[in-house]
Amino acid sequence: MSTASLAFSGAGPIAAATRQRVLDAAAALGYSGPNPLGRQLRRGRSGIVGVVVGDSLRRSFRDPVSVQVLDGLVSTLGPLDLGVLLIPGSSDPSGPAVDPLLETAAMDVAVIMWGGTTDDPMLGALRRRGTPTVLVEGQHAPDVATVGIDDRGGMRQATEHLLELGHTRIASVTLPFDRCRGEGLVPPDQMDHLDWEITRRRLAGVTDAGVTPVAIWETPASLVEHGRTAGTALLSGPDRPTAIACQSDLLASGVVLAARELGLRVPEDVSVSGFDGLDLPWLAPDVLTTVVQPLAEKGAAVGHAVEDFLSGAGPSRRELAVTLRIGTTTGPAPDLS
Amino acid sequence: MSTASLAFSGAGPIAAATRQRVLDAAAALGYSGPNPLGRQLRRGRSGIVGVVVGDSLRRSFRDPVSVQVLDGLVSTLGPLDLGVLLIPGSSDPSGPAVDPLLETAAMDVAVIMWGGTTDDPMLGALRRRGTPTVLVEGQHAPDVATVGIDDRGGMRQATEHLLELGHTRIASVTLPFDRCRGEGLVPPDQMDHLDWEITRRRLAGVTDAGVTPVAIWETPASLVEHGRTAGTALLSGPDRPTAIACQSDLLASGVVLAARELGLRVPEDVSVSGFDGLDLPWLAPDVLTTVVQPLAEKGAAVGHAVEDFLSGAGPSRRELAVTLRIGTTTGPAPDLS
DNA sequence: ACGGTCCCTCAAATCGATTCGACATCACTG
DNA sequence: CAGTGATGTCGAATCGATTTGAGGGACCGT
Repeated sequence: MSTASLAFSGAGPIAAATRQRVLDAAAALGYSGPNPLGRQLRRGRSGIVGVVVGDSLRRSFRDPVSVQVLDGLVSTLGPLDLGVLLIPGSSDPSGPAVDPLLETAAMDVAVIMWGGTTDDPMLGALRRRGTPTVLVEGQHAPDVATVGIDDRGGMRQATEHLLELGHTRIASVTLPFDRCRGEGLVPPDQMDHLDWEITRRRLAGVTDAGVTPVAIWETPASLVEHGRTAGTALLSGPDRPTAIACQSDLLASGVVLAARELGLRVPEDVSVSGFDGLDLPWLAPDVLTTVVQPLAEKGAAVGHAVEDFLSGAGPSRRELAVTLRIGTTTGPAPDLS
Repeated sequence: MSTASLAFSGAGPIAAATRQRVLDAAAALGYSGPNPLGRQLRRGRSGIVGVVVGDSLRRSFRDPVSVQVLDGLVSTLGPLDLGVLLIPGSSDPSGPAVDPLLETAAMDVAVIMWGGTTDDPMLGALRRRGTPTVLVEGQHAPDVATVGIDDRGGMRQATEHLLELGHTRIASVTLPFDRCRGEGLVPPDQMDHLDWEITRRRLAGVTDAGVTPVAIWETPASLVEHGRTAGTALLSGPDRPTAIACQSDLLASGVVLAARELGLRVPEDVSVSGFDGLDLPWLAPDVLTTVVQPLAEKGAAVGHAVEDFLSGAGPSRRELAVTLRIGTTTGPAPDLS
């Protein structure tokens, strides 16, 4: 048995001839290699990384950001002989707070892709199980690894760009504030309930630039349609903003579409900026002004954080840089006089 | 130990009080439930379904069809306590033919989402391992379960719709013919190398309607940009077709965009039909004429096929019905005289 | 012929849970 | 009080691979 084991795993001294003999015998007996279950139990490792994708799959895979990060992650994990187990996030508020897979599935490391809020029950479940966890775009904690980007600095750059163009009436369209995922204008007192780290940071960037938004509109998800709703609402009232800084490209493109539908010219009447740096062919010929984040590298960074855990290192913390890409959707502020 | 096992699994007679006592003791000792690896080995089941998504993730998740089917699948598998392991398809022809995960990962059942060709090396690997396999949109074989739709009948309906509108010069834009994924006009002699089952069936539907396409254009993947390339090529030459039957909605919408760019009116100058029944907001105000397939149910059907295998039943075979949805992208053939 | 390498064989422990049978309790019931 | 269930305890086998250590040939050079 030892020899057979060596023949398959290749670890240890074994002559090529013997190896072949074992392999032949295995084929003759219909043995197709070591049973992964036994191997995993013995090794104490499953070779599986559980990845919590936000929400229902359909919703989160419609977001190119998640998909591209996931792609980068899988590419990094593949060579390490690690597989990705898909774990749906808490989609149904009436159901259990965390997916049963998170409680029972075999995984060496867990990744929460869409940061989540501070008191996320998923984090609690993972802590209880003692599963090392990588948090993407979440709040740092001593026992979890985090991967993020310079959300705050990026948003600050975008806002400063708008300031330089002379805009003073700047509104903001944001990602969800908390797990309730509301939609609509945010009253000032709700700013305290800003649980979602990514939203908080990107909003802080606006403030950093010295801007107090004339309106803040929360959306329940980063989707074009929610951007359109936001844009329609913000742009059809009186005293409309001359610039709208959005927290994602999909939201921004929805706002652009809404503006066009209202007969407003972009950027002559209203400037729009996004965040993420996606290619948005359907906005053609316009090119969105946006903060570009390195999505594939973000996925790779998550992969490296996983690798750190598996090699026994403690939780790591990574932050990637972003760059402002100026497109055609921002321009000088209109003369309001 | 037996009692503890019963306390956690709940299978077998155990008094509520004892159960609680066990749970409390477990909490006190820092034992967080049965180790999934031991459990799986004993049970002989991993509770994992390996899903091969075509190609690189980024490419296949840009296809809403895959995403929606996957979503339906995950929804069905969740209640059965099964998880989905993502397995990248063979993306790099120079690399290994099949992903190592397919050879070594623990899985009770495998699903190949994007049918594949007859001689797919992945099928061979799975057979060797004795892993029950569900093939989506693939060719039926005695030892695999298949889930498909009435591709042939659907395409026939779409084609007959074009015939009724008076079209005689009908071209077709197709999915890949084989694993080489060529792009361009298909010469007649290449029709023999039509390995991809889904492409073959949809093309057969056109023939069933009694139509011989004036041109057949193969695309390397179901993406808008490939549809645009195809549309540009087919519509800019002389003797352009008056109708183009596409094998997917993304391809069709690319063709529509190409037509618009060439200054052709849809459907007055050229009619375009698709396949899948997606919502394509960026074609607005047009609505694509297309063959609607039930994507979520398709995912559920895959889930049931998996369930069949796990309950000991043999490979099953399911085919779902499709319906023709007439939109605004098809109309009467132009008068060519 | 002898010491020394290599490589192979064999037996046994281990990973952690599930499950089975035998047996011990205990509370009821007739 | 004996009989009957329901439930808990204990020991042992099992799932399948990995790994270690002891020992045995085969072959090398001297």
